[in-house]
Amino acid sequence: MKPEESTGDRLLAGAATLFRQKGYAGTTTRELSGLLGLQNASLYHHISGKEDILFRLCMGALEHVAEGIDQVMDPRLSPIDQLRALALRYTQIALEDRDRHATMLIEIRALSDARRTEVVEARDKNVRRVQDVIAAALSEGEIRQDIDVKYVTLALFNLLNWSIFWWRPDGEIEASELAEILWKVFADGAVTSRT
Amino acid sequence: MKPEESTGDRLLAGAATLFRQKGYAGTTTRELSGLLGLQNASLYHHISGKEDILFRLCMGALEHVAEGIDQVMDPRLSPIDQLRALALRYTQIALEDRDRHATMLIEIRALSDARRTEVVEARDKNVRRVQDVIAAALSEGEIRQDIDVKYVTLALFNLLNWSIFWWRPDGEIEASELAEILWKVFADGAVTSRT
DNA sequence: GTCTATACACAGATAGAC
DNA sequence: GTCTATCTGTGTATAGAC
Repeated sequence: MKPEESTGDRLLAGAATLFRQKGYAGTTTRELSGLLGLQNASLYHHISGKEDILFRLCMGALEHVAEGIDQVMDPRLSPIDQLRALALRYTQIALEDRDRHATMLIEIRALSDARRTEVVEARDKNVRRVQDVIAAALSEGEIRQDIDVKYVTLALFNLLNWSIFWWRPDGEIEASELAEILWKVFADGAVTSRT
Repeated sequence: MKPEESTGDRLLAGAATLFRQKGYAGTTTRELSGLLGLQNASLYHHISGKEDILFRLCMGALEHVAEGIDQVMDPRLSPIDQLRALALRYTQIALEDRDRHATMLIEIRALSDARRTEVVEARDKNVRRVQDVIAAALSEGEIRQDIDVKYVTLALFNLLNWSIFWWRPDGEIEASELAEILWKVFADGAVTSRT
């Protein structure tokens, strides 16, 4: 049922795979064109330059996350239940889109100032939406108050983001299972006795 | 009191900074020699090639961690207290040595097969020592038993490793403070009501 | 241990035909 | 939309003098 993928889409998907595996600077446009079965020059019909690919990948990954957040934000839920739904969905999106997502997280530094600023803003927008939900849950007494909201948020993203670098789609654990595990640790911790 | 740093040491420290900021492939040997006030060719008196720098940085970072683990492992402590000491020390070492540590975590992929294998083994050795302590704490009932030890360990490293990419030495929070926060979240979770 | 000079492979990108 | 051919800058690395 999947429609024929355009060359432009295959280009971005191929680039995401290569960029995650070998890094942006470590990937040559010739490797990319080779993967697509094209000549190097043919790439430039679809893109304006190598950096253009990276920029589109980053923005695409972040829009994908933003859509996921939209879908899962249910105002009928309590803040803490919203947060749980958000964390699970974010983990799953990040893992299933790991080529783009890992590239976005790591290779932002390779973008020009103007483009990097744009990507960072889009990323921070997503983070802020999560932080707002955490703040709402905190004001209802559902989140511990001895840690600044900012660091609660960062701890959550720590927990979720790093998984992208070791989780594999053909590994022993499904994305949804891992999402549940990470949420459990974030919510309740791993130690039984309170320390 | 710090002894005069040899050119070889300055080379490695400078490379770590550049590699973290711009990536391994994105850093040129000319930038490095420029930073040191040397000609490009002069580097090759100290190293056999660019990849040699990366390899030494990775191994150095991991040895540094291993020494930290040695220092903090006190057999008189209970497993859960050992784990706490371990987590705090690991966080602090990783943050204070973030140039080398971030490079090691991200740029392993750029090493040749043989060297990458060696680095991965050294890294896994450190991880295994932590996992062994978690397993010991678990068998004393101090760690929750509904998550496989393997994933408890990975969750801990998720939490600690990702901090390297946003924490800054001149920021608003000290490494030791952040270490405490992350341990709190790992140990007790961030949610007050049990979910 | 650092220098000058240079080799040479390969990168990203463009021109213009088909 | 893809091709062949090619430009030009820059990368890592070496040779050999000082």
